Amino acid sequence: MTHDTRNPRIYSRLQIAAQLYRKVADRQLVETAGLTAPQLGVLTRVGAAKALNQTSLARDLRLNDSAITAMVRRLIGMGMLEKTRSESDSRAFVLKLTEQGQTAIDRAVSHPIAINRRIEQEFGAEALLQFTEKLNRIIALCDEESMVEAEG
Amino acid sequence: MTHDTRNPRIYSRLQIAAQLYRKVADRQLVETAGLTAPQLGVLTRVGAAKALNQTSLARDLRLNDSAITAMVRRLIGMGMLEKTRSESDSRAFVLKLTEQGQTAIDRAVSHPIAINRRIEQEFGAEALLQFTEKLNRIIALCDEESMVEAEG
DNA sequence: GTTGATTGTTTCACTAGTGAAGTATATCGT
DNA sequence: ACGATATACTTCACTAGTGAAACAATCAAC
Repeated sequence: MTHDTRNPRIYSRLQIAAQLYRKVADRQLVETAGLTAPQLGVLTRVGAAKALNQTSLARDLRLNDSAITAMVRRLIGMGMLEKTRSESDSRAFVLKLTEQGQTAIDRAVSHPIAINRRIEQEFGAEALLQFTEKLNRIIALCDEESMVEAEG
Repeated sequence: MTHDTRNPRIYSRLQIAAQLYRKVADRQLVETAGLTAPQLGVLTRVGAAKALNQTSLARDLRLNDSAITAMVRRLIGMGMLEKTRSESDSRAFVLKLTEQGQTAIDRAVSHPIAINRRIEQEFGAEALLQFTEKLNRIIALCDEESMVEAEG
């Protein structure tokens, strides 16, 4: 019976964990800050940078340019973000938080989400570190694998 | 500087790892079996069960019913799956693989994907087990958290 | 044996991502 | 100064998921 349950296990567990975590985090974040987790991710990066364009944001978050286009459109629609042409490069935009965007971040920061606290607690600092280390290894392996495909 | 980088780390690393892993797995699977990873997941479950309806499939895969509706529609469109009314319960459908669906699975099984082999190798059996254990813990914590929300 | 709840499925409107193709602006090399 | 190339961004068509609302068939209770 060693035949079937090889790697599907890790792949599918990873997908399920990621999806579920996001679902719960979304619900709790929407409650406290009026934002989903990916949206908060974007706003946080924008808030942390002095002047950010969409391409850098995409690289930061390891997303597609077109994912950013859509995300930014939504966040602007929600009144959380502003977008003005860059003065130094008129292809690019400069992203900035609106006041509403800033207060949403503030709410999220001052109101840490239950699921995060819970995972922190249960894992403990060391295990958490070890775990993210392994996630990073997976990310690195996927990157290598992409390289191989692209070239070889 | 200990303030900001608390849990975002684990959350976002998990999302990135899951997304990337899926992207690479999809590319390799499409190459060898003409299927994406989620599609193979569905076919595999259907193939393993004697008679499966969509609701059970949804529970198996921990997905929404409506996600299954869409998945099944796509797979039927691809000629991989068949759907007939259950004789015992005329609300339900019975899902079955077509020949094409079976051969797609066979190709996937006989052609293990590079990214999976790679992760297996790098991690080793023990670390792999430990890692999926932690994923399971996260899943369990998210489930508990959902319960709390629903009731409390 | 109706009546009411539960179950199986679908539809709809949404978020979030990919990839390919297109447009506009910048930047280089000569 | 020009043409080729690269960069910033958008659009489109797609997969994959959520959640809420609907509908039909089944099941329990009375």
